[in-house]
Amino acid sequence: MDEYSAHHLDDLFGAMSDATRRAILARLAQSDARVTELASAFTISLNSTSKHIRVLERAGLVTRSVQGREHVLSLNAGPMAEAAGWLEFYRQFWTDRLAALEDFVVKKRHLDKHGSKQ
Amino acid sequence: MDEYSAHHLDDLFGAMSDATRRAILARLAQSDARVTELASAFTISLNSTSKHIRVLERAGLVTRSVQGREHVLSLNAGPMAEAAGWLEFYRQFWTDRLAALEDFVVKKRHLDKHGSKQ
DNA sequence: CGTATATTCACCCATATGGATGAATATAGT
DNA sequence: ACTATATTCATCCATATGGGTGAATATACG
Repeated sequence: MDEYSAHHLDDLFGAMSDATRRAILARLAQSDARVTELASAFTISLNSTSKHIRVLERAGLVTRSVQGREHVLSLNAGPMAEAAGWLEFYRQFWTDRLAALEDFVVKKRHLDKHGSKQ
Repeated sequence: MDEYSAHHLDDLFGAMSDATRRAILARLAQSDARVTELASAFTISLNSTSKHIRVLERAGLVTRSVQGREHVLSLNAGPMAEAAGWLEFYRQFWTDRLAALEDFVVKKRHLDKHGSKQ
């Protein structure tokens, strides 16, 4: 079952468990950006942004290219494939559940039409 | 972009960011289990297990059915669909990256065959 | 009714997190 | 050299986390 490094998945899911960091990832999906650009976009301090970026780097989701005094951040979605792969195992469970729900709805509609009144 | 509740995704990704909790989910994918059964399977105390379960419940990944003095836990993978959906947006980025890597490998192989020595 | 079992509650502890501020470092521009 | 800009480092604070232990609660069993 655990073909992925547990520690890596810890960092990966942990990095994605914060709304600010998910917003940073969404922003970087549009284009690379500097730390200041990210900070101004999310109304949190520059230092907080810097910390979030470090968390994202540790998870491997963001890479940094230092160009002079500017640090350019890039999205690196690669590791997300591991998270998606881990989730994939469970897809059968939620699709089964949806299928069961659909059955229920169909059956209920049938009863509403042809079943006993109230 | 954020069609999912940010708070929900926080809890969801947060719940999946711990190896013990992922192991609990994997165990519950096989069959329902009681708290004690889960605790004995993972060599952590009953109370730690109880806490992990609460985290999983808060994320909606586990449901509890109290039967007498026993609490039977069940996997509820439904919310994972949201996490998977969130990740889906980024699939293009990691597949693009894999495609780029493949291009590079092919190009390199070509150079190794026909390019200048050294 | 008394006792064993299943689980949670109330704490305690060490560490991590998210946020802030002020100082330090590094680079660009003049 | 001086100054402005970009970013991190060092702290501090409140809160959360993961782990533990011992007591409390609830239910089953004899």
